[in-house]
Amino acid sequence: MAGPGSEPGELSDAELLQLLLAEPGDRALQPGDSGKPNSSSDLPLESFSEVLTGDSAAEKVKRKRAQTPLEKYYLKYLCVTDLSTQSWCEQQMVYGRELPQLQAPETVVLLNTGKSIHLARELEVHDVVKVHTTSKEDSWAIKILNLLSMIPVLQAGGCVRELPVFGVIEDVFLMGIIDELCYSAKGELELRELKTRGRPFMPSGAQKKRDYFQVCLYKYLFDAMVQGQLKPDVLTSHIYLRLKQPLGLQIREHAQKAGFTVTCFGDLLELMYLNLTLSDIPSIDCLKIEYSHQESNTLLGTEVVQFEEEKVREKAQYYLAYWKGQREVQGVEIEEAWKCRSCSYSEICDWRKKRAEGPEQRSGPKKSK
DNA sequence: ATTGCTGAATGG
Repeated sequence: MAGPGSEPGELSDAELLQLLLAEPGDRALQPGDSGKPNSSSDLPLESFSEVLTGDSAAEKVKRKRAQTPLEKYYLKYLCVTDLSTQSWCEQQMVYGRELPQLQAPETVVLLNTGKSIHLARELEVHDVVKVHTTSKEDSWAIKILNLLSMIPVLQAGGCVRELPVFGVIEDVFLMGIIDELCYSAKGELELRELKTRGRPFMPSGAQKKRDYFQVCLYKYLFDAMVQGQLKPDVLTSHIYLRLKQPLGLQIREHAQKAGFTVTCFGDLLELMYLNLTLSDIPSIDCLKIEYSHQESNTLLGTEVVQFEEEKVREKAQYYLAYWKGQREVQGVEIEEAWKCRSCSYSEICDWRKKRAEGPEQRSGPKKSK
C-alpha cells in the first residue's frame, strides 16, 4: 500500500517539531526576535524554516512538507484551463509550468495559430485597448470593468465574447474567460467554446473530455456569479486585494466612460456584485463546443455538453487535491500512454520512468469510470 | 531576486 503517510520521508507534525527543536545552533522562536526590521503585514506567521539557518535536514523536510503546489508556485488562484489541462495529463501540466521553454516548436505553432484565430473573432465584437495599471487591484479592475461592460449587452439579448468569470471551488479561487455567450433562437443563454484543430477531423474522446470539463467549469463559475455568490470579500480573502486601494487614473477614466464612477477598488467590487445580481441574467442553459479546422476554417462538428453539477464538483475536487498538496502528481494511466507521443516532456518525464521501472510499485487510485 | 509573484487560453 502506498497511501499518504506511508511514504518514506513523510513525518507527523510531532516528529517534525522534534526534529526542528533538536537542531543544534538554531535560534529559538521568540517574539520580536525575527531579525527583520520591518515586518510586512501580509507575511505568514507559519514557517519555522524562516528563522532556521543552514540547510538542515529538518528544514528541507519541513519545506517539502509544508509547501503545497499552490504555495510552491506562489499561486493565489488557478485558471480554468489549469484544471482542464490536468484532465489531459496532470504530470504534463506540471512540467508545462516548470519548463515552458521545453515545449515542442510544432506545438507552439499550433497554439499560436489557435490564438490568432481567437483574437480575430474577439475583434469582431469589440475593440481591445491597452490600459495602464499601477497595482494588482488595477489589473483586476480591468477584468471587472470588462465584465461590467458585458452585462448590459447580455441583458439586451446580445452576444459577448471573452467574458471573464471567477469564483471559488473547494476553497480555491478560479478564474477563466468564456469564449462566447449568446442567446439561441429558443431564447436560451448559450455558451459557445471554439476549438480550432490542426487536422480536419473531430477530436479523440480524451480531448472532448477535457473540453467538456472546461465548459462545465465556466458554467459553474458564471452561474454562481449571477446567483450572487461573488461578494466583494471573496476577492479580498483569496487574492488579498485591498478594498481601499485607490484605482489608477486610466482605470477611473475608463470606468467613467462606461458610466461608472469609482475611486477605490471596493467601489468596483460593489458595482460588480450589484450589477450581477440585479440584472436578471439567467444561468447558462446550454453548453456547446464547436470544433473547426484551422487551415480550411471549416466547422468539423458541434458537441453539446450536459452539465452535471455533482460530477463537475467531484472532478474539480480531485484535481484541486493535487494543488492543495493532498495527493502526489499523477501521470496518465497505461491505457492512455499514447498521449506521451505528442508530449514535449516525455523524455524527461518522471512518471514514465517510474512506469518503466516497475508499475507494480505504484498503486494509484483505481480508475473509476 | 534576499525581498517579488500571475493576462487565460492556445492543441494533441
